[in-house]
Amino acid sequence: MSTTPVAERLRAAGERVTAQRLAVAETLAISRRPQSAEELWRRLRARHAGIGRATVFRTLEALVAAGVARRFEPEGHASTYVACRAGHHHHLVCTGCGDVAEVDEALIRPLVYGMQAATGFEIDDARVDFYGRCASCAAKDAAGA
Amino acid sequence: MSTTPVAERLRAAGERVTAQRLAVAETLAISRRPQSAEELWRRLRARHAGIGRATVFRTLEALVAAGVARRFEPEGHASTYVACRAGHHHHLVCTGCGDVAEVDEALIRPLVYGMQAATGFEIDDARVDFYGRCASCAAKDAAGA
DNA sequence: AGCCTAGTGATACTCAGTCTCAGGTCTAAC
DNA sequence: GTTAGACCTGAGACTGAGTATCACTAGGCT
Repeated sequence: MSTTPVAERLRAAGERVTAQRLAVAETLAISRRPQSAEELWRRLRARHAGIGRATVFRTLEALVAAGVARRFEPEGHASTYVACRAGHHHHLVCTGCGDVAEVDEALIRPLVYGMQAATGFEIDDARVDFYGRCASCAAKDAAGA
Repeated sequence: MSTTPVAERLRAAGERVTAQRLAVAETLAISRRPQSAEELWRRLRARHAGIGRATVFRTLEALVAAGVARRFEPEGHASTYVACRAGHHHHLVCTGCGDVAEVDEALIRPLVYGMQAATGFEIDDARVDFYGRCASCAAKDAAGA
């Protein structure tokens, strides 16, 4: 029985731990950049010869459910995925280098409370994603311009 | 030359004003609920017999570009669209009745500034969408439960 | 009115994501 | 350790949203 952190988080979420799921999670974790399912599948086949395309899609679903990965829905493109720490949080995506920074839920919470008070909505879920240039890409832009 | 508000906003955005575009915008505006392109197309054909499917997709793109409509990317489903007031803002979607409330950009701005200060990112775009139950659906839930 | 560009309709196409099903594997119970 | 069964996997067919192409049409400027 595997005891990697990913394995534990899958088990905690009531998901089975399989070689394929660990491989997908590992491949996802190696790159900090969001990747599409198709992209991941191609990279996975190099090391896990027989892995199926449908398996990658299903596995990503399971990883998202277990909180191990997070899905992005870029406009007009396929969904992309990034590895996640445990805990609910949001993301800052650099449009330059593709790097992803995590934003703690605590920063968002006051906004959610304010919104609930202002509108009478009971908010269950917030999708708060920011897009911009990270400090180093912004510096490069400034130097280049 | 048409002088409806939608026509003016299209012209201001450098987009041509056509009967099809006005029809799509009007059909979108009638319902406050987000609708998929496919859904809109089926509704449009009732009144604008010959309108093409591709035209509806292209038109929605143009309306989004002109700020007349806004696109949502619900997880695992087709993009949906809602009519928008002028100006940049965010949305609160009721998962019960599908109603959409607009959230003013001004409410979000302090969060964006705080985030920029905390992370060094230069934030260009924020996608802030909240999902929950509107006041009346929440009341119904409470009564039913 | 006439020209040119952009938009339109029809349809074929692409491609992300899902479904199905036979076979394999994880997990819990014994 | 063995076993049973639920769940996972791989392969490939399928679905359906969205795009590309192309001949034709219509908006908008002169």
